Amino acid sequence: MKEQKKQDATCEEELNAIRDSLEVLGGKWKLRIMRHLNNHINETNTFKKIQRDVDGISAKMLSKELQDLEINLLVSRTVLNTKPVTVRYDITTYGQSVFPVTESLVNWGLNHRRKIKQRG
Amino acid sequence: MKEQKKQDATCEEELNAIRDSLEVLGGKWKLRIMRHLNNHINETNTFKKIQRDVDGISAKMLSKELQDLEINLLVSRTVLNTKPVTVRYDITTYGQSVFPVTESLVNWGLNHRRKIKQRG
DNA sequence: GTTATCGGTTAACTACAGGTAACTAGTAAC
DNA sequence: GTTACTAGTTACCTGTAGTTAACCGATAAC
Repeated sequence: MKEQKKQDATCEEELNAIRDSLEVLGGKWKLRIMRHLNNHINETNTFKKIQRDVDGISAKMLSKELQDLEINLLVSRTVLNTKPVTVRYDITTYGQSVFPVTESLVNWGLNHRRKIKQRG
Repeated sequence: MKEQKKQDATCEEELNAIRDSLEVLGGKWKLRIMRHLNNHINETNTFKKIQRDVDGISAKMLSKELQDLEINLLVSRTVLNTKPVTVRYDITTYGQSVFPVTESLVNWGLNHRRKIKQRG
């Protein structure tokens, strides 16, 4: 019974950790934005440029998602001294640490699709 | 430009694969159910027993989630010849393949929580 | 016949993610 | 003064994930 409780406790902690991860990786846009920033890392990714490049995203969602990503230290925001003012967004080194995690999701997802297509 | 298109194409495939994975790992209950089945693999996990053990889940959600998991070959369903009828659910060997993936989510989430607490 | 168990289903509701469109403020070109 | 560009914000709407509670048919104990 004690072992049971301990197991459930770590289980709960692990589920919390997964919830934390999915807060970043989940949702429709966060990973798309991060991948785009990572694929265009040497460019000046302004708000408008990202909005043009990330297909279908609205200004509202882009604004909200970039704020979330910045709060989580995954993306940095730099106001540039231009006229009109432009803002540059960059993926952080820490932000790049999500990609090994997404890779395991990609691999499992690809394999799962094959598995299901074979109907088992 | 061609390289760009190719890159975006694989990017889209990978995002689809992630979406597929998150269809299984996401949501409030699927992972809890799978972990419970895995932690009690030698027991007869009937519908009611799972509902009692997985804290807070309703019959409706449990029924729906178990159906989803069965369709995805992650859980097997066996009707037992008892009176009244009981149904036994087991995690499949294939179902156990999600745990390495969740482990990387757990590790990233735990590290992220530490990182954010330090305020960066 | 009443109560209890099993494995669910159904209907009505709520909360939140995300979409759409209009709008803001500041600056510059015409 | 009008138009256009920047980076957003605001209000309204919709679709879906999840909750709650009542209900179903089958079987058995009392």
